[in-house]
Amino acid sequence: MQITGKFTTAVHILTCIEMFSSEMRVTSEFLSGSTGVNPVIVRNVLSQLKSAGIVSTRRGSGGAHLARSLSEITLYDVYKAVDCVDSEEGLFHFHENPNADCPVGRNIHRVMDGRLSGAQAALENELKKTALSEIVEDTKRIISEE
Amino acid sequence: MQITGKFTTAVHILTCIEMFSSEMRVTSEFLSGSTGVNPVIVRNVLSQLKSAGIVSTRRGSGGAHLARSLSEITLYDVYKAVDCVDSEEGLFHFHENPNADCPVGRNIHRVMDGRLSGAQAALENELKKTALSEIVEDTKRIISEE
DNA sequence: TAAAGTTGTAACCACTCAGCTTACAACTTA
DNA sequence: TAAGTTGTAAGCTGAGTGGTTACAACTTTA
Repeated sequence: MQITGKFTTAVHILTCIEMFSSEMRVTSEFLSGSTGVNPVIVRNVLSQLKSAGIVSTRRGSGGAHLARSLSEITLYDVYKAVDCVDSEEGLFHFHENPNADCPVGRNIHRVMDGRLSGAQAALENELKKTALSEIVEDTKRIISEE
Repeated sequence: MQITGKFTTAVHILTCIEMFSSEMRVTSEFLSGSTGVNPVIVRNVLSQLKSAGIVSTRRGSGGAHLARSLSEITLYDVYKAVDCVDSEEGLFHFHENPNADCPVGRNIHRVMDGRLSGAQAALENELKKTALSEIVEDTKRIISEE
């Protein structure tokens, strides 16, 4: 089980937009080249980021731009934007047919629920701690040291 | 994306073993009845729990028993036992072909890695906080209040 | 106005994985 | 020996992920 690659791809894309969009047109084709991901997938990710108000894109003219500063975008915002985890279902899967005639079967779901939601929240809170501006800074530092 | 139902099923199973194994033989057939999960799946889960030293089972005689006290088993132990997340790969999927000719492409993986591992660790640490004995206590309390 | 380049999106395909099911050997107990 | 149980292999189905082709909608430039 893994969280969809669209998430790390989205972070990669946003980093590229920040680094390159002032100098050149950052198209889905260009982003495909950097990420190694199919351009249609890139466009789908961009579309989700656009719906979340993170980037802006335009038909025809092309080139993605940030809709707000990377310091105002956290890893969690990206995680939510690309729908890593279904909000209805949650991170942990419960089997749907426990036996209501069994005292354990009809109650265990409820007992586990709070704790598993807490674990999911711990994951998500950790993602909230990192702004994408930090990712870009780290990336720039590593590049300058190469 | 969801963490496999085998995890919540395993917790369900262990709760049943604790509650019923003193009075009756808790077979895969019985556990299938309570969880609603196919008996072969139950046996597979039991087999993984056995490998992790959490339960003991025997051919022929049948009936699963706890190999150690539930107060010594956390949700994390179960999560590891049923292999929810591949230890090699980690929780977050990275696309495998970033472009090494792009300064972002060849470094972004490394930049994200520490933070994403941290988020995964936050999830897992939260699971370590709950012993299965607490799950059983809560379940018993709810049953007594029904 | 026409041509070229780009995004948005639908449709289909391939691959993987989870869970279900059947089947049967190995084992224990009565 | 017979009945019941676990361990496990093999094959199936359905869902989900990502890749690909295709094309309409749109913008810009010649």
